[in-house]
Amino acid sequence: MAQQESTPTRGTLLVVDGHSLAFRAFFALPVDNFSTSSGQATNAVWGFASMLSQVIDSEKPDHLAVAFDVKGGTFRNELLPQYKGTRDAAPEELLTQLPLIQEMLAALGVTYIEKPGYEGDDVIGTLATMGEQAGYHTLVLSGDRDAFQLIDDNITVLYPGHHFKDLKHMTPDEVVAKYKVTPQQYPDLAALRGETADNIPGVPGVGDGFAAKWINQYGSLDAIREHADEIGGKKGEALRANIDQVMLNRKVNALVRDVDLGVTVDDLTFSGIDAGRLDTLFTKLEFGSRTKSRLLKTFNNGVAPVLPSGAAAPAADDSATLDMPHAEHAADAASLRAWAERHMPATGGTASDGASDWVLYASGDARPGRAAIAVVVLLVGGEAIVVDKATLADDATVDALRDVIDAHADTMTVHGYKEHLHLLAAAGVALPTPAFDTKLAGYLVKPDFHADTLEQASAQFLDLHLEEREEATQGLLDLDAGADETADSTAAGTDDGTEPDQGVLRDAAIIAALARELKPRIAADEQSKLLTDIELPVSRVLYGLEAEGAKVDERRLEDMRAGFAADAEQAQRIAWENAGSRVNLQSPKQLAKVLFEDMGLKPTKRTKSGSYTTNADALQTLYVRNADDERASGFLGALLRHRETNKLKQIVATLIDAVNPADGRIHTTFEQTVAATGRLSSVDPNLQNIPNRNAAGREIRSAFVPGEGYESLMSCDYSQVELRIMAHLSGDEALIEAFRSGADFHRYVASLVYQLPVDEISADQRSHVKAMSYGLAYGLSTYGLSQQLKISPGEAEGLKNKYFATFGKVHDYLESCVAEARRKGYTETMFGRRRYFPGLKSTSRNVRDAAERAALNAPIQGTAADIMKIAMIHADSALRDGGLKSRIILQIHDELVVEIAPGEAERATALVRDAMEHAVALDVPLDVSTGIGDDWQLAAH
DNA sequence: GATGGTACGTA
DNA sequence: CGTACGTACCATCG
Repeated sequence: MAQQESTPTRGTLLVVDGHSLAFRAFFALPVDNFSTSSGQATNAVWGFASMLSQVIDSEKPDHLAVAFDVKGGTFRNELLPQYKGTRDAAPEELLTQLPLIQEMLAALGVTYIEKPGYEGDDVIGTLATMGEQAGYHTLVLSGDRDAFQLIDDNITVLYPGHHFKDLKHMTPDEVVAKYKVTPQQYPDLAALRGETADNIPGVPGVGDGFAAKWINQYGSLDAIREHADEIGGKKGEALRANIDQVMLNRKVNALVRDVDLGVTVDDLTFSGIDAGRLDTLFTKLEFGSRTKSRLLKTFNNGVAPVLPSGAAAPAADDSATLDMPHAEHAADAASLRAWAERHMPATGGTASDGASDWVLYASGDARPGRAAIAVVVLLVGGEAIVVDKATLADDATVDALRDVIDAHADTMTVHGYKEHLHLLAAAGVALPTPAFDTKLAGYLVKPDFHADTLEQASAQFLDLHLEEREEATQGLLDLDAGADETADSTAAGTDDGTEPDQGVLRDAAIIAALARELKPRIAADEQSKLLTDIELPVSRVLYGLEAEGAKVDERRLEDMRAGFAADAEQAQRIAWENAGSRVNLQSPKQLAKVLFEDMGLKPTKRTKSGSYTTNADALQTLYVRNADDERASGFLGALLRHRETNKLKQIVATLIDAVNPADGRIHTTFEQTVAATGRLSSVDPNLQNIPNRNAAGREIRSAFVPGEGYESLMSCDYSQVELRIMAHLSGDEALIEAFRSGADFHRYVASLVYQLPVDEISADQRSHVKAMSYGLAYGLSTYGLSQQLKISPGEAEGLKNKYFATFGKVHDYLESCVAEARRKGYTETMFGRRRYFPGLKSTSRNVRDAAERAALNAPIQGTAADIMKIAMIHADSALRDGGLKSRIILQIHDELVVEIAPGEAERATALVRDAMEHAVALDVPLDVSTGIGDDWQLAAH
C-alpha cells in the first residue's frame, strides 16, 4: 500500500451509498410535488438520478458502483438490538422508491450491490478498500458520517451539505479541520458522541468537542477507557457510567472492509445503457424526456461502451472520432521531464499540420481567490501525460512542469487562458501566454454562442462529428434494447488497467480537435491579431484583477444592510396596512391581484406574457393617477420605497456574502466570452452593476476601499466613448468638430440642432438632445424617445428630423451598418471583431427590427469594448514597467478602478490616463476624466 | 432542485 | 416600441 499512496494510476472509482442518497433526496424534495398521477412518489428517484448524474458530470469517474442495505438484520442488530431503530420509521413513500431506483440503475448499466448480513456501509468500505488496493482514487458519495473513517489520501468522501446539492470533498485535512481528529480516529469520536439518527446513545453531555479533546489527550478510545478514572467532573462521571455503551458503539460503527462481493473493481465500468428499459421506467414514473436525455448524455460519457462484436457501425464513444491519445501518468519530476524530452518536435519540421502543437489542459476549481488545481494533462501528437494532484504536491514535479510549459508555450493551446492562469498559479506555476486559446477563439468565431462547457464548445464547432455520433449512438441503443438484455454484465473487460482517467484525456483530445478546427477559421476571418494582441493579453490582465480582488469595508456593509433592512421593513409594514393583507411585495402576481382586483385600479401596460405589469414605471404612473385615493397612494408609495430599499439590501447582502474571508476582498470573475458585442461581464458577484444613479445606492460604493498597503482608489472613465466612436466611424464633420471644440458636448450639439447660440440652450433642450444622441446608438424609435422624454411622438419626430438634418452622415452611417450586416451577415468593429445577425433575414417584423437595432449598436459598443481592452493592456504594463505597486482592480465597461499605493497617485494617474487616451487614434480625441479618493464613491468626479 | 418570467441594478 | 449584461425572487415544473 505504501508505494501507492501518492500515485494512484488507474483512474477514479465512485462508490455511492444508495440508501443515504435516496434518503437525502427524499427529504430534500417535496414529495407532494413529485408523484405520478396514480400516487406513486417519485421525488427520491428523481433526486437520486439528478444527483448522480451531476456528480458523474463533475467528477468524471470511470468506474462506478452503488451499494444498498438489504432487508433483515446484520451482525450489528445482534450487538445492539435498538440499532437503527429510528430508521425503521422510514416512510413508506421512500421505501417504495428504492426498487425503482435500482431498476433505473440497472437500465443505466450501473452496478448496484447488496449483501445479506451486511449494510451498504460495509459494501462501501470494501469497495473503497478494493479500489485503493487496485490503485484507483476512490470517491465515496454518502451522507452517512460513518464513511469518514475510510478517508485517506486515495479515498475522498463526498458529503452533502445542508443544501442537498453542494457536496463537500472530505479529505483527511478536512476531517481534521472539522473534528480535530484523524479519519482513523473518527469512529472513536462517533462512539463517544453517539448518533441520534441511528438511535445510538453516546455519553450524555459529550459532543464532538469533548470527544475530540479526550481522543487527542489519550490517543484512542482504549486509552480513554484505561484512564477513565482520571477524568473529573460531570463528563468524566458520565463517561464511566456509559463506557460499556461506548465500547459497543465502537464495535458497531466499525465498517467491515473485506466483505466478499464477488466482483473486482475493474468490473465496475458503466456504459451499457438499456434505453428501452429506461423508457419504460420513465413512462411509468411520468418523467419528462429532458431528464432522460440528461441521463443518457451523462452515462454515455463514461468509458467506451462495449459494442456488439463485428459491428461495422461507428463506435458510440467520442474516442472513435476523437482519436483518444495514448496516455501515461507522471509518477514524478523525472518521468515528466523524460516524457517531454521524448515528445520534442522534430527539429526543423515546420509542422504546419499542428502535429507538434501542445495542448495544456488543467482541471480543478478556477474561481479567483480560491483556485485549486486537480490534474494537468499535456498532449502532443496523440501522446498525453497526466500529472495528478498528488504528484503536483511535489516541488520537483512542479519545477519540471514549469520548465516543460515554458519551453513549449510558443506552440501551446489552452482552453481558457485566464482560468488556466488561476489553476496553474495554485500549483505555483506562472503560465506564459500560450499561442492559442480555443475558448477565446471559439468566442471570436461565434460570439453569440455561449459555451458553458467543453462539451458545448465541441458540439458547436465539431458539430458534424458529434451529430453523426449521436445518431449512431441512438441507433445502437435502440438496437441493444431489443437484442441484448445483459449489456451491463459484458461491459467489463475493456479496461486493461493502463489507461489513466478517460475524462480529462477526452477533454484534452477535444481541445486538440477544437484547435485544429478553429485555427484556420481565425486566420480566414483575419482575427489572429484580435486574438493575440487583444484577447490573450487582456486575459492576463483580467487574471490580475480577479486575483487581487477589491477590498471592502465589511463593517460598513453590515451597517448599510441593517439600515436598508429597517427601511424595507417599515415600508412593508405601511404597505400591508394600506393593502389590508400581508401580500408578498416581491410577488408580481400577488401585487397585480391587490392593485387591479382588490383596489380596482386601472392597469397600465402588460408584460410580454400578458399579465399586467407592476414595474416601477407603472407603479409611478398609478401613484400619480390615484393621488386622491389615500389607500392606493399610500400602498403604492410604500411599495415603491420597499422596491428600492429591498433591492439595495439585497445588493449589499450579496456583496457581504462574496467577501473572501482570507483577505477581506471580493474576487469577481470577469467573463470574457459571454457578451456578444465583445464587452466583458462580471459575475459572482457582478461588480459592474453597483448602484450609481441615486444617492442612497451610490453609498454602497463607499464600502469599496483601498486595501492594506494602499492609500486610495482612483476612478478613470471615458467620456461619451460611444458617441465619439460614432463620430469617428461616420466621419460626420459636424459631430467631429463638436468633440474637437472641447465645449460642453451636449450643449454644443443642442445649439447646432436648435440653431441657437450655446448660452441660450435651455436645460430641457440640452437633456432632450443628450437622450437623442445616446438613443441613436441603440436604434431608439421616435416612440421610445417620446416615452423617455415624456413628450409627444410628434415632438420626438421633430427632434429626430432636426438632429439628422444637422448630422447627416451619422444617419447614413447607421443605415450602412444595417445594410452591410444584411449583405455580409455580420458586423465588424474597428478591430475586426464580428457579430452575426441571422435575424436580419427573419420574416417576423419583431425579430427583424430587433436584429437591426442590435446590428447598428454592435460595431459601436464593440469598438468601445475593444478600445477599453487595449487601454487595460497598456495601462497594466505601464504600471508594471514603471515599477508601481498600484494596480487596476475593476473594469466597468468605460471605467477603470485603480488601487493606488502610497506616493504613486500622480504617476499612476498619468500612466493610466495616457493609456486610455491613446489606446487608439481616432478623428476625435478620447477624453478621460479621473478622480482619486479614500473610497470608490469619493473617487468619482 | 432546476427553470422561466418579472423586475431592476449597471454602462 | 433602445443596446449589452447578472442577480434575486416567485411561481412552476417534475
